[in-house]
Order: sequence, then C-alpha cells, then structure tokens
Amino acid sequence: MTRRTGFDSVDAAILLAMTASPRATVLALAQRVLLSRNTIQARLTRWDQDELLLSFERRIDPESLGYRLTAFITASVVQRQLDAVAGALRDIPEVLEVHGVSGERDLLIRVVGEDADDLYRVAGSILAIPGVERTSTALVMRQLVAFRMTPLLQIVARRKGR
Amino acid sequence: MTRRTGFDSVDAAILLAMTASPRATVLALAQRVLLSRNTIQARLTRWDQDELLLSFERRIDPESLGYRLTAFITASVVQRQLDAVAGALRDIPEVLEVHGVSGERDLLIRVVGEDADDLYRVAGSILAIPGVERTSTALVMRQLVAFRMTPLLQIVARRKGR
DNA sequence: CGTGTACTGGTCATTGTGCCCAATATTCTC
DNA sequence: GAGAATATTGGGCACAATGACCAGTACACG
Repeated sequence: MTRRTGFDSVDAAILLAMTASPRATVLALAQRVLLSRNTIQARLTRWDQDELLLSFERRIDPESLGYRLTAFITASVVQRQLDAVAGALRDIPEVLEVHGVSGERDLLIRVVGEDADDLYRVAGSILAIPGVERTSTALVMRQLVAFRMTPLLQIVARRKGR
Repeated sequence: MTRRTGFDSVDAAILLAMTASPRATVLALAQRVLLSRNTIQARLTRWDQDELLLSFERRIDPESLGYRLTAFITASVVQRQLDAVAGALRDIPEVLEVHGVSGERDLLIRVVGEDADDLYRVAGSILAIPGVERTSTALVMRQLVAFRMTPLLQIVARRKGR
C-alpha cells in the first residue's frame, strides 16, 4: 500500500495543474486533469502520507522578508570537522541551504543578507567557523532562470507508464 | 491599498504556522496565531494579489520525479552572448535554476539528472551552447542543510514593527 | 485468465470559504 | 496631539468544498 515510490505520470499532471493555480480546489483540479474527484483526493492524501512534497518554506521569497541579497559561498573545510561545520552553519539564520559537493570546494552554501554590509557580516561569520579553511563568495546579480520544475513535470506527465 | 511591501511580522507569524502545517485551514491558522479569522483571510488575499509567494513548483522534489542526482555547474560565458546563453539554458528541462553571479564564473546553474550518465549528457549539452566557454561541475553528494526559511521567519516575526 | 489495484460516480454530514457588515483599535500624517 | 486612514475584530450568511464512505467497473500484472 505504502508505495514509497515517487510521482507517476498522473501525479505529474496534477502537480502541473497545481503549479498553474495553487489555490485551486480539489474539484477544480479534477476537471482540469480530467480525472474524478476521488482520484485526485486519493493522490493528495497519499502525497502527504508519504511526505512527497517539500516544505512550504520553499515558497517564501527572502526578498519579501527584507533580505534583498543572495550569494553562494563555496568553502573548503577540514574533512574531519565537516559535521561540526555543518552544525555551525545551521545555527546561522541567513544560511538557507548547504550542499556537500564534489570538486575543489567541499561546501556550497546559499546565504542571504539585508544589504551588502549584512552579507559581508554573514560571510565573515562563516569564515570564522573552526574547520573552514577558505571561502569564496559569488553574489547573485541576476536571476536568469527562476527555479522551475514544469519542464520536468511535463516530461514525466507525458510518459504513460508507471 | 496595494502595499507592494513585503511581509511584516504578522505575515511571518502566519507563514511560520503554515510551514508547520501546510494543510491547515484558515480557521486553524487563526487560532494558532491568535488572530481573527478575518485578519488571516485578509492577509492571504493580499498575498496572492501581490503575488508574494513563490511558485508552487518549489515544493516538488526532483528526486520524487526520478531525478536522483543534482549538480551545480558554474560556467564562463562570452559576455555579449549572455542572454542567448540564458535562453538556451531555459530550453534544457533539466536546468532548474540559473543565476548570474559575480566572481570568476558568470553563471551558476542548478541541474538534475536521472543518473550519472544522464547528468553527464546534460552537462555536455550545456557546454555545447555557443557562448559558453568553460564549465565545471560540482556534484551534490549530501544535503547538509535542507532549504529552510524558518530561522529568518522567526526573526521577522519577533520584530514588532512594520 | 484470475486477482488485486486504481478509478469512477454517487451520496452524506460537516466544515471551511468568501463575502458582507458595523464597531473598535491602531497607526500614520500633518 | 488631533484627525484621518487603515487594520483588526466578531458576527452572520449562502454556498462550495471536504473527507469519508460505498459498490461497480476498468485495468494491469503475473
């Protein structure tokens, strides 16, 4: 019963509809996707049983909260202290996301700041974490492509199986 | 009327409640935040009038769609062709997000792939875009801190003004 | 070819929604 | 600090949506 599988093509179709109009009711979605209300309901229920959707926080724009600047900071860390560093990063509110990556640098950190000074302060407090060896900051100057999932959803929605 | 301003402390409180339970009804939110139902309703209405919330797509996990690998690709581009490159990137479904950044590299590109081969293919098609000079790929091996907004929300919720 | 799963169309009571109102706080502006 | 503009409140209303059922049917898989 607990499929534990991800989204199938039907899910993708529903997700597309929801992306188009997030406030839509279940009924509205049903006729948009040409499925019965019950089916939609069942899917939705499964989604939050299996926790397939990511946190709502993702829909909150830092800019609307007054954090106008975003930057990506790459950092090299002493491998032994990786977890400690991760913990310290978690304690910095302006750190929104941290990835452990392959390549020259070990961490890719997404941070925000209210303004240039603020961002500078945040960058400083990251560099101050014991175990962090080098950092370099790349300021986001322009959003060329805003986060999107639609193209992939369409692909998944099209492929009939699964 | 159209405040066009971002979120204030009350909004932040509501957003926190919504983050805690995204499926909560307006009534439930109201008593959680200790405000009247009408106030919540008014805020919500304003949010989607002013389009303060980011797209629902953000809540969809690529992994649940079968795209198990994520990578960040940095790229240098011929400045003149920046817009053309951005356009070409937009045509690649696996490209989820593109930022124009300061620093050595010009672009920071978030991509996904079904597996290593797929990711390699995607990286290749980016490198093939005219105007792209160099790229380097950083594979995401671990999520140290998953995207979050709660710490900032709490800060904004606390500060009484605005 | 049989069995289990998913989808359907239907009904039901309950709850939430969107909208209205007038009264009262609160905040802002001059 | 007076006055005006704006937010919040509590109340009420008709309507729509929800979640929960159910039995019948289509479908896919082994």
